[in-house]
Amino acid sequence: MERFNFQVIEKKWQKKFTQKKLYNKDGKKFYCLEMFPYPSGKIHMGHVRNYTIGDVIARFKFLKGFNVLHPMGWDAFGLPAENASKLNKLHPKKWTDKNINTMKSQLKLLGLSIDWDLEISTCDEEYYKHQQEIFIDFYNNGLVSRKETYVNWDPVEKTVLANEQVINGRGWRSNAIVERKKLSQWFFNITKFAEPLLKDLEKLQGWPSKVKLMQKNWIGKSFGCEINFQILNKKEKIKVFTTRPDTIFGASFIALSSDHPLSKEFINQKEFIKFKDECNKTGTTEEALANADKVGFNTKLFAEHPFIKNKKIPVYFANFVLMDYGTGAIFGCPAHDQRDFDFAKKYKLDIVRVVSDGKNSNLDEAFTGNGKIVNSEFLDNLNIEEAKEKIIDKIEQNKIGKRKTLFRLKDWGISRQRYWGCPIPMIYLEDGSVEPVDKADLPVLLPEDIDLESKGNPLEAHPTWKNTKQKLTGKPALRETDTLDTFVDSSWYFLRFCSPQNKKSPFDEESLKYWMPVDQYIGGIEHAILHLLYSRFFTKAINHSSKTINLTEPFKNLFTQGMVCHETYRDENGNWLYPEEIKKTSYNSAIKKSNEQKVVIGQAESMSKSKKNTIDPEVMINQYGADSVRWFILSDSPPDKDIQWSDIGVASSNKFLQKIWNLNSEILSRQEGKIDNQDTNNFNLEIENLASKIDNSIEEFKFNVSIAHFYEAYKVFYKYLNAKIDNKTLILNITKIMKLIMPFTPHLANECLELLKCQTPDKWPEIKTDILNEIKFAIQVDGKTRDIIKVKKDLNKEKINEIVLKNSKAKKYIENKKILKTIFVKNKIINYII
RNA sequence: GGGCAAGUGGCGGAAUUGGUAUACGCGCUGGUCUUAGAAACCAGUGCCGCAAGGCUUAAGAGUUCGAGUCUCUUCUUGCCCA
Repeated sequence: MERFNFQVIEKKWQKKFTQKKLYNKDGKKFYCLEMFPYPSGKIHMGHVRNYTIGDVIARFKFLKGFNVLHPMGWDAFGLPAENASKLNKLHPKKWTDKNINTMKSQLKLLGLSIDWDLEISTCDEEYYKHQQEIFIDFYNNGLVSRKETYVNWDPVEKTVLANEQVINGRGWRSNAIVERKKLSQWFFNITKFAEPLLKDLEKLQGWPSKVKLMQKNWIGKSFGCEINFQILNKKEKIKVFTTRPDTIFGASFIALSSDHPLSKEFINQKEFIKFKDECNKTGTTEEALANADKVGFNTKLFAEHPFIKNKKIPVYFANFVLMDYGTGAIFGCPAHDQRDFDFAKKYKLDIVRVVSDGKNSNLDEAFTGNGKIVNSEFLDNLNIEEAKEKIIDKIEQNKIGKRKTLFRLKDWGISRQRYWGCPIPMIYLEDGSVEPVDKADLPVLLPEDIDLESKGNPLEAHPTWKNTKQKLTGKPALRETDTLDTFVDSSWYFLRFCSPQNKKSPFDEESLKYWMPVDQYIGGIEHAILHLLYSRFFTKAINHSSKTINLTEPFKNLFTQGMVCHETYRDENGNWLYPEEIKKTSYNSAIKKSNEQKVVIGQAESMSKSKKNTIDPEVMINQYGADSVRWFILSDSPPDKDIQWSDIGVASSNKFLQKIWNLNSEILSRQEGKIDNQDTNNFNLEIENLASKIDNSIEEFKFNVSIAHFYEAYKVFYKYLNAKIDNKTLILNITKIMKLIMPFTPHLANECLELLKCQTPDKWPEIKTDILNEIKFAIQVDGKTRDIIKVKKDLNKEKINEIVLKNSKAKKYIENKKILKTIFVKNKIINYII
């Protein structure tokens, strides 16, 4: 018998896959999209998992008659290209193109059903010119603004760092201590959509609740009020924001951000400058602020308590108050906020408890739980919610403040001091005014000649690029030299896929109306917040500014797959080792190949280059074939959980697929023998039953369960191969199985179906559910299972009872006993209570 | 510190959603074949027990005729936020 020669057969079918698309013109549309990759060099196992899951869905839907859009592209702008370019003296464009070519051919090796005619790349001017157009539309609709804010500044690289590029307060590349620096930046006004972004989460029935919760927390809607505190002996008031106005009677200080307008009065004091510098070194993340030592600067000013006569409250600047949140000022209630508590301890301020749970009154830390209001005059004995309402009413009556809803969500800063990104299409005139580039002049192209060696912003440093003219007047102007955050690129690519060749506009409305929303979006949980939130914002913002797409949410269903993990290995000196550098001597011990030294095996962790616990998908595909790699990555864990890569696992996947191939060959060459109707019937039923389970489990994304059923189906075939069944029945059933297995192992399935002379390889088989006529039935006595019998389906209680009393192991437990009650569940159990 | 998940054999995991716990795979044990190994195939494999039988889904309680599944308490792990 010929073995399954995957090298030849996979290549044969991959050629056909590139021509064959998943369109069924008469079918209902289905847009299947996986998060597109960053072209970093080669694909990794995470991609293999992501795109295999997507391919199963796309092929499954196609076979079921849907008209499937399954595109792929490249998230091609980004800093790594610039870094690589410095290292290899290769232009970012060339480096990126090279990687795209490599990765595209690797994806093709996986046998994915992608329509490559739709391929897009975000660094292509054909793509980013439309992005510039969208930017200008947003600008004209009041969704873009220019603001001064604090950023993480790397003083060595002379550039802004994203929060995730700050590690332990230092720049991830330079290792320099990151500073807070005030810069003028472009922003998308995502906060204008805070409310719909929050509210529409309810519409997203097909999203994991975990992701929705994360977005909800990120948007962070909170209710509270503003209160004006009068400064003693001064005209000015301090406006504070609080979500806990109920604790106003516990207020013992006011804390201001060091950037608060009031700081102007202190800016000449050496002590204050020193303090402010300290604050600026703290970084801007909420976590950094929470963990930092609480320090303050005493203004020696006092404010009047709005409800307690003659009570003076000291005013401090404090490092844990941010100008970006609320009003940049808070009142401190140490008894009921941990940061305030720490601060009060340090500066020996009053700690007055105003919420009590009736238990001990000593406070070692802030009490943030529920309770009754105490020590608060007219608020006493109310619960927290009631007190909030009452005090806000009072504040509004007294005209010293007002009710306010606040969002944690901040506007999206999109300026990056980088070369390899989409140029921001804005110009600066000599009179200081700013305006968008005329749309007719788009795209604003990146210059090809660029010096990436110099520090700072490369476009800024370019000798001529930034010089331009105002179109209307011909007056000299300067281009914006910052480029867009690459998250912008990925915030609308799913719209572009609907009409990627449209040269005139970002998308044509007809295609968009047909294909959107994405029916199934698949990607990593790491994008739960930013990418998905930005994409939702873009959809709403485009809808708002063009009013033509009538779409409020981009992704109808979302699936987040788990990570691919692998053991880690280190030598005796603690250096990480690649899996191919070691040899396993048993399941939990290994030696280094080069010197036979002992290797320390660490826990399975998410594959990463830094820990060298990576497996190269291409090596695996070459060794075992794409179908085996696909099969393994789907078989070992549920797709939404982490999976541990195992070489043995992929080898045994390969063995099983070989068996399937052998089975197909055996059926094709089988000698016909006697026929028995009972055998034929039983065989048909068993396969049909499994087919229905496979169909269901694919629909539910339980691919590991589908695969278990394929193993069972194989056993069924083997059991009946030598039974009295005609070849026609076997061929009919193996054809059915091959169609079902197609989404998982498309090469093997197509080849076998060809050999089986199947006329309809692109059609999902008809599957009858609930066809078994014999079932297993449990007999319980006092809730304990005493026997399991095989019976005809749908027998009634009396019939079952008869069988039990006649011949079952449970008989002896109920004989001569008084049966108090019988519980009967059709086709499941009977329970005798004695 | 808060929120959300989750905890099932030696391992990855399944369980029609309150009705046969441990499907399926890996590993392991024995056998067939082989000079030997590998591969392939056959049989076995939760724990205790010779057996009858008993016990078992992190631990403990509760609801129920019946709980891996529901409720409460505790412990552990992971993720997110702080």
